[in-house]
Amino acid sequence: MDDVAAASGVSRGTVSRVFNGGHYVSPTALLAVQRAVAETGYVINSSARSLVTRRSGAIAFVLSEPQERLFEDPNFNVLLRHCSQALAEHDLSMVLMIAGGGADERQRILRFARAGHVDAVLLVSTHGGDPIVDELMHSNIPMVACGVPLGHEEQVPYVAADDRDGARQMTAHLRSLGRSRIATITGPMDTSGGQQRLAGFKDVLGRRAAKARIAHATDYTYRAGELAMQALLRSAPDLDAVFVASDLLAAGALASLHEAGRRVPEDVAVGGFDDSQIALTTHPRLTTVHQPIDEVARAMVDIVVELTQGDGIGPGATSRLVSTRLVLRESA
Amino acid sequence: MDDVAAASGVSRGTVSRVFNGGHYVSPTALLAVQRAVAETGYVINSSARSLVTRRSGAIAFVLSEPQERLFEDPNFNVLLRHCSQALAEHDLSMVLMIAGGGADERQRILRFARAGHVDAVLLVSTHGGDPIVDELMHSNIPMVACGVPLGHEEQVPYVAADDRDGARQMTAHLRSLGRSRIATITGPMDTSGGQQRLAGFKDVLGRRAAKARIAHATDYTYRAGELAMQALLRSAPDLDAVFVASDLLAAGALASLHEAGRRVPEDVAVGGFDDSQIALTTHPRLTTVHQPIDEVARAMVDIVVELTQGDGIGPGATSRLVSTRLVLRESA
DNA sequence: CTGAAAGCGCTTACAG
DNA sequence: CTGAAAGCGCTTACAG
Repeated sequence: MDDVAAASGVSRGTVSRVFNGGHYVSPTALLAVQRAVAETGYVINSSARSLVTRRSGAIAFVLSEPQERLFEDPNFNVLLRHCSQALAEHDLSMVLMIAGGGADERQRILRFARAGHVDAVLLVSTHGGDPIVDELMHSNIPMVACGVPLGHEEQVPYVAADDRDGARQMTAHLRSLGRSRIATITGPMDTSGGQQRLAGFKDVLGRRAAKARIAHATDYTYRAGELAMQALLRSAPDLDAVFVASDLLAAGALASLHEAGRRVPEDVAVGGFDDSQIALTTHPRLTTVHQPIDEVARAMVDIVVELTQGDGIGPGATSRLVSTRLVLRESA
Repeated sequence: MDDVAAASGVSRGTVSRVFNGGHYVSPTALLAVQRAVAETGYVINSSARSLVTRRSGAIAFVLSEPQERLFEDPNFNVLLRHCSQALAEHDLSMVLMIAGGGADERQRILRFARAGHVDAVLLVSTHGGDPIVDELMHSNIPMVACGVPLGHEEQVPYVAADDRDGARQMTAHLRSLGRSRIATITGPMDTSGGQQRLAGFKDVLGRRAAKARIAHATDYTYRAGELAMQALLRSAPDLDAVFVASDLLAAGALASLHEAGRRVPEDVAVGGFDDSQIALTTHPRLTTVHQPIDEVARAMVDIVVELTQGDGIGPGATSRLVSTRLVLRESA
């Protein structure tokens, strides 16, 4: 920076001002500095800057999920990419931290965040009771969750898709097809998605939501979808439709249905949830509920930006629910 | 840090030594400092440290791929996760940067890397001629590529799966099944994977690799697989086996085969490549070639660690090829 | 083994 | 609008 100052004939202070918005800098000085920067190929030292500004310009994307989900579920992928893009638009960088569930991994993340490496965290932890939420809260680092943080709805701002309404739309659709024995495969019940999608299902079916027609997948995996469908085929062999709480689970359910000789949608109509890539690669292709993950990502980043603006003693951000919508294809 | 020094009755220099390996520190001092750290809840300021050490402790994972691939191909996912884990084991953090192809996105990445935000980059850019490789090289930032960096094989160290041998194994397997009219769907030919997998195919089939039985997918997407299979069905309707250069492409090919009324594997044996999650969710499940992505990730991180050790004027790291192996399932 | 001190490269009131 | 100067919180020869 001294070189740039020398080359442009101004002080380091002025050079710094140019880099920080160019306020209180004369056009002449501005030009001289810009030229000098180009000539010298100067690049600012981020550590030195962070040391005084007390901001890193980085946001952590913390994925706290069991390994199965991480590797199988394409939703994380899509969310990750959209968040990365949204952050880039704010000139923020993303550091990715994955906690498979071990206490040591969580500790690493906490240490990292507390060391000031990041200004805030985008938290993706779908299962309730994850200790990392509390730990992060107590560390006083700004954060926003993706999906309702079960048990912390009031304390941690979040952005979630309207799972319940999406489930209602799908269930109503299945019923409008004339199906009367509609079953459901839920997600894990310790996730807000699992709970809300079942709630939406019940909203529509009311008392008719017979217990025998509800199967709980243990996790969001293809295999769990297969198993849940098999269970359903035993407990409610007369079912003529099934609402499955995720596309990946639905793909597994489709396999079990196929194996059992049931035709889709003729014998059994199948509805998924997510509108992920998977929905386009099943046979038949899945009728599903679209989650606007891009909107979720953008909203999360907006909140994080808001949270880190100012001196951190703000009123706290407000959570947001983004709407879902039905996507009709061949399975129902 | 002053607080810790005061609380433990030593100088800041000694406290610092404790944090940097504990060399030249008496047991008494060590204990006092550790106690003081626990009491005060002190966490080191990473910017201040980076400012003097000139290391950030972060590695960039740069994904330079067109959007389609990014969202569809699960291989990136798996690689990302394994790299994240391998870096964590070295106490390095990962910053994720995605360039969909725009020059502006590339500029952002370069600026970021040059600003010293990261010590090195893990580069994933499968298509040849990507300008980011050159740009990164000229910026003098240590890097290692995943897959052979076409056009830079000698200058950029890389870690790649043995695509060619994997393709050989698969092709030989199809032949051993008694198939005599073996076709192939290649990946894009501007990727080393696309080239090598075709080369392996030809290695085994020799002159019999009739041109009519080769179709090139334009990219690694489900849709491209469908289209390529349709083309093959027209140009070589008598085919009795097909080696597809990726599982995702193979899933698409399976759909076209199904639509055309060909049974798999009875009429047409299908072999994939990757051994990704997809291979387990197709019907029938895919016989494929396993790529040890975990090994690739670990090797990449090892190289990056080696590269950033010392003063950066080392001999440069050596590239590595990790072996692939056949995984037999129902499709062939 | 330890402390005092210089220095890493910036930003930001402060005074002009 | 601008410069001189203090200060951000560490590490690391240096001298002891």
